[in-house]
Amino acid sequence: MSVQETRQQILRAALKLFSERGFMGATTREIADEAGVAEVTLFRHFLSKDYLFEETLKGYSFLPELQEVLAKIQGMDYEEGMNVIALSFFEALKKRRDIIRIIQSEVYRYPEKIHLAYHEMIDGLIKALSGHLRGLQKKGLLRDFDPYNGARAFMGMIFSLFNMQEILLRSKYRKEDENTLIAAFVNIFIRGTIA
Amino acid sequence: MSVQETRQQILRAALKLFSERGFMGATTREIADEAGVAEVTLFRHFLSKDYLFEETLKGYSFLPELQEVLAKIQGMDYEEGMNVIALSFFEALKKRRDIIRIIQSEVYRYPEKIHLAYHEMIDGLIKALSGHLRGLQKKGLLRDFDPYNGARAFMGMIFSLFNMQEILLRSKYRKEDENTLIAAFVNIFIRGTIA
DNA sequence: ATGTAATGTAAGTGCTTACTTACTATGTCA
DNA sequence: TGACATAGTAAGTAAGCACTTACATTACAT
Repeated sequence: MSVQETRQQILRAALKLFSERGFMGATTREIADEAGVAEVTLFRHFLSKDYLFEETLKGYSFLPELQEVLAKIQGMDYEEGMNVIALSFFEALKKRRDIIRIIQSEVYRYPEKIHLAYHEMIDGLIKALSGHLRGLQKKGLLRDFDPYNGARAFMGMIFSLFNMQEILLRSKYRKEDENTLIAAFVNIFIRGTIA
Repeated sequence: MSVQETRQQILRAALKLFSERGFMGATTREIADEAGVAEVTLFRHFLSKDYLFEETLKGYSFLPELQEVLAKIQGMDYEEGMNVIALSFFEALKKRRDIIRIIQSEVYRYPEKIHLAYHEMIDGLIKALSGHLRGLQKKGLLRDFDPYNGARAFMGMIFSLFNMQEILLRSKYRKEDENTLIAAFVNIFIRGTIA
């Protein structure tokens, strides 16, 4: 196993355990075990538990999915496009569940670093969605409203669903409910913003 | 200071420190100091730190505000009523910021207890708002949609705003923005659901 | 005034845990 | 083969922290 692989193993284990037990609740011993390395190896790769935590926060932007989705919705009508965006956003959130859980749980620990990680994830999305809505407005498809506020409303509905299902109540729900809810959200938003 | 007062002091201090530093980050020593009592007094009132935590979670339902608001919006038109509901909900969330922060941070600790506290806060609200929307539907004021989904959409937008501003980025925003956003959310929702 | 319930002071116990040190083992490349 | 980088084993250190114990103090009710 190369140095980089070992490092990644440790980061993966840290992500998992920090998310399951919180920063203080996860011991360096457990993280090392989970990663399949000796505890001392962890400390050879990362100066301290704090430093390991900071490294764990890096590199979770939504950019890959974002670009993919923006391409995909070209040529779709408004409702269809927003549906795709909603579902992709929801899936992207799920994929990053562990890191989001950590962000929400440990805000008080390193406010700046956490804020950074948060903005890194979200800002681009809001901007992109606002831009998309603004474009549709210019085409006369949407009524007059602030696209930034619209984007916040749209993402807020979906984020709350994610937060309730995946962060607070892991598992106590059915997939069908989830899709029904998202469809309903999109429907309300469409009707609320169409020209 | 009576026994009950001392107990309340400790609970208040615990709420504050658990929310600021997390369950494990807050020491019983600090909580006692914050409450202005000796550490041993804390343990005379609460068997253990765990037990203190559980007690801290109790009694934060939204019922008082809920009843107040339901009375207040009688006779208002749809948009006006929803505006009042949105603002009240947002204020109610802010008022419970500490406990909500704890709930979000410590879900993994006592899933059942946390879920209980969560449902105690939210379920009544969803039910009440659904009921309100259903009533308006029956009067023919709103189009046909599932009021439960509508309630989730509405509360989701506002909760996300709260979550972003008060939990993640405490303070880095202006009150005007907040009101503008809420008004925009309500507006989109109104137009998306009206007959 | 005195007994009782609540609190404080002070010291300590035992466990956990981040992090270290010293030495050994293994694999890779010259 | 041997030098070097990387990882493992094992033992330990020092600090923090929940919780306890023993005893002194205060306040209030009868």
